Amino acid sequence: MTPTDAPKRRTRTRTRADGITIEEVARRANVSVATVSRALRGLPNVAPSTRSRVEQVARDLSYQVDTYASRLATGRSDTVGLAVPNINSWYFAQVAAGVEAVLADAGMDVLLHSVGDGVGRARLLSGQSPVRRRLDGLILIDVLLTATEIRTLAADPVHVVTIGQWTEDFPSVTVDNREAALAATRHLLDLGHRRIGLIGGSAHTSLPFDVPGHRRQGYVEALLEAGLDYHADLEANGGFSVKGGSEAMVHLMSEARPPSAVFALSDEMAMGALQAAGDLGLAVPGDVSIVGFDDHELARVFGLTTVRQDPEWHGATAGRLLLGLSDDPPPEISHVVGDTRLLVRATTAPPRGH
Amino acid sequence: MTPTDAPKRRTRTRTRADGITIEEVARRANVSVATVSRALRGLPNVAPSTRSRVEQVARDLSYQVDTYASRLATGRSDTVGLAVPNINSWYFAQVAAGVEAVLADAGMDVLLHSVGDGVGRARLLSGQSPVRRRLDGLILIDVLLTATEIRTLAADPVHVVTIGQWTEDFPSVTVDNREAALAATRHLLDLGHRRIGLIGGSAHTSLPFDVPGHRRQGYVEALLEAGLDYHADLEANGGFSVKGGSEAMVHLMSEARPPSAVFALSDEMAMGALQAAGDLGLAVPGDVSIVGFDDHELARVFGLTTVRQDPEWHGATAGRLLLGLSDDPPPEISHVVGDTRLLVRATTAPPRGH
DNA sequence: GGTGCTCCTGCAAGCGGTTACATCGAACTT
DNA sequence: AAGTTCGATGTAACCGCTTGCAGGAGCACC
Repeated sequence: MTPTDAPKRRTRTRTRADGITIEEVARRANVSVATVSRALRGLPNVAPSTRSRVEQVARDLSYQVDTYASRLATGRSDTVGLAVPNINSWYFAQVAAGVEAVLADAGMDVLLHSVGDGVGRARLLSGQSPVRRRLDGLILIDVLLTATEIRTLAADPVHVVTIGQWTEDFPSVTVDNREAALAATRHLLDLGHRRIGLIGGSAHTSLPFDVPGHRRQGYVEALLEAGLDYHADLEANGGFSVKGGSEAMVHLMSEARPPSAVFALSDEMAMGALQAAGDLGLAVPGDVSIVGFDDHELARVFGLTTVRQDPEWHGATAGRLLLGLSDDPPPEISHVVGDTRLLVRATTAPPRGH
Repeated sequence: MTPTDAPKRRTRTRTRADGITIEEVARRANVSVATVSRALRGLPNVAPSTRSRVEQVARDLSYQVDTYASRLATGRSDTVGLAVPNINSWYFAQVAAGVEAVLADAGMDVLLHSVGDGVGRARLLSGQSPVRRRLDGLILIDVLLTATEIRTLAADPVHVVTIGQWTEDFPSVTVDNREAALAATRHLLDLGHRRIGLIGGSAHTSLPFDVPGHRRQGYVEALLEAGLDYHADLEANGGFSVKGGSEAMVHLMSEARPPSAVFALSDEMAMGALQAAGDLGLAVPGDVSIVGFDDHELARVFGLTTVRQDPEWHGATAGRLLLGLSDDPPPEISHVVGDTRLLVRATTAPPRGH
C-alpha cells in the first residue's frame, strides 16, 4: 500500500490515553448521549428501565465523566481553592483538615495554595490568576485582603469565605482575638506581673485588623487597663514559628530589665520561648511565666497556659458556610465567631518575690 | 412588540459570570483566535508585532484562559493529586509543604485528598473515581497500595510517585525505616535496657512492608541481635497520634513488668508517652527512657532522643520526581532514599541501677 | 519574471460533555 | 374518536480552547 492510500486519520497528540466517553456508553446502551447524561446524573424524565440499563453499562465500562468537559459545559467546577500562608504550621494544618473533611464530603475538590511568600499570594489573587477562573469557591485562611483585592474578588463569580479576617463582603469565621488576648494578659496581671513581654508576628504584618494585630491590641488594652504603659522594648517578633519564638525570647530576656512574664501570640512561639528559657537556665514559671495561644496538641504536654480555640472546627465551619453560599436564594453573609477560653496550666505563676 | 417578535435567543443558564473569552481578545486585536492562542502561549510563528499587540489586548482585558476548555482540548491538566492519610499530622503537613512548593513553582495545581478513612481512600483509588480522570499526576504519602491498585494505576495515564511505600512500578521516596529503627533500638540496648517497649501503629496496618511495619521489623531485629525475644505484651498501639501515644504508654507502664525504655514509632506518639510518663509520676529518662522517630520541630524542645528525617525534603523530592516523569524520553523509575540519623538527646539514659 | 522558500495567519474540526427544544407515543379527556 | 397532555428520548448547538492543514505574502535566487 502506497503512502497516499493511508486514510488521513486525524491523529491528535494526546498525552493521556483517552478514557471511555459518554458516546461509547450511549452506543452500548442503545440510547443517545443526552439520555446517558441525564440517566447518570439522576435527572428526572428518564425511564427507570433505561436508567438502570445505562448505569449498568457505565459500570461495566467503568466510565467516568471527564470533569473538564463537564465543567466547560456547565461552568461549575465543584472545586474550591484553599489558601493558607503555609501548610506546615499546626494551626493552618488543623484548619485545612477541617475544610477538607467538609468539602470532600460534599463532593468538592480542594486545591491547595500556599501563599506564604508574596509570589504565591500574587499568583492567587492577581487579576492574572488563571486559578481564579476555575474555582467555584475560595477559602482564605489568614490571608489578608486589601480593599482592592476584596473588590476584585467580590466582582468575581467565585464564592469567598475568610478565616481570621473579617470583611463586610464575605462570610467569615473568626474568634475574638482582642478579647482572648485581653483575658490572657489579665491573667498575668492578676498574678502580679508588671513587666509583660509580647512575642508576636513580624512588625509589618501586624496591622490593627489582622489576627496578630487584634491579639496585640488586647494585650495593650489589658496593660492600659491596669495602669501600665506599653513598652516597645517588651515586644519581639517571633514570626509565628518555634524557632522565631525561641529567638524572640532570648532577645527579650537579655534586655537590661527583662519581663517576668511573656505572652506569645501562638503556642508554637510559646514553645520556642519555653525552649529558650530552658537554654538560658530560667525556670518556668519560677523565673518567667509564659502564656501561649491556640491550645496546640502539645500544649498540654508542656503544661502550657494558653488560650484554647478549635481550628479544625473553624475550617469545617468555613467549609459549611461556603457550601451554603450556593443555596438559592443565597443566605445573608454570616460571620461566625468561634469560642476561645483561657486554659491555665503550669507555665504561669506569680512573679518572684510576690 | 409582540412576544413572537422577540428573537429566540438561546440563553444558557450559566452560574458563573462568563469571563473574557479568547474570541473577544481576537476581535479586539484583529486576529483569529488561533493566533491569539499561539501568541499567548509563546508558540513560534507569530510575528513579534502581532504577539505584542495580542499580549497588550489580553492584558487590557485581563483575559485569563479558561483552564477547563484548555484542558479539554489538550488533555493535559497540570494538576496533581496529593493523597495523605490526614493533613493535620506533623509529618504529612511537612511533606505536603515540600510537595506544594515544588509543584507550585512549576505551575502545577495541587489537589488535596485526605484519605484517612476508607471512604476517602476508595474515592480516590477506585476505578470509579472521577478524580483520577483529571489528574496528570498523583503523589501518595503513606497510602499503601494493594497489588490490584498498583495495576490499575499503572494502566492509567497518570504519573504516580509514592512516598513511604516502595513499589517496582512507581518512583518513590523512602527512608530505610528498618535500619533507622535498628539504630534507635540498638541505642537503647547499648545503654543497657533489656525490656524495651514499642509504641506503634494499629495492628492491622502494620504490614511488614509499610512504614510502621519496617520500623517494627528493625526493632525486632535489634532485639534478636542482642539475644532477646520479642514480647507481644511490650507492644502497644499508639495510632500515630499524641493522644494514642499517651494511652499506649499508660498501658505499657501499668503492666506487671513494665519496660525500662520505650521506642515510639513517631515523635508525636513519643511526646504523648512523655506526657503519660509525667502523669504517672515517672521520670524520663530516670525511670523510663523514650525514643521517638521524625525529629519533629518540637522534639528538641522536649530534649527528645529521636531519629531525624527530613519530610519536607521528601515532599520536594517526590515533586521533582513527578515533574521529571513528563520528560521525553521518560526517565528510569528512580527510588530515592532519604537520610536518617539518630539524635541522642535527653530522654534516654541507662536503666535504673545500671 | 517565474519558482521555491520561509513565515505568518486563518479556517475549521475536534475535545467530551450539557441542555434547550423538537418529536413521538401512550395515556387521558370530554 | 378526536384532541390534549405528558413523560421519555433524540437532535444539535453550544462551552472556550487547541492545532493540523491550507492559503497568502514577502523574498531570494536563477
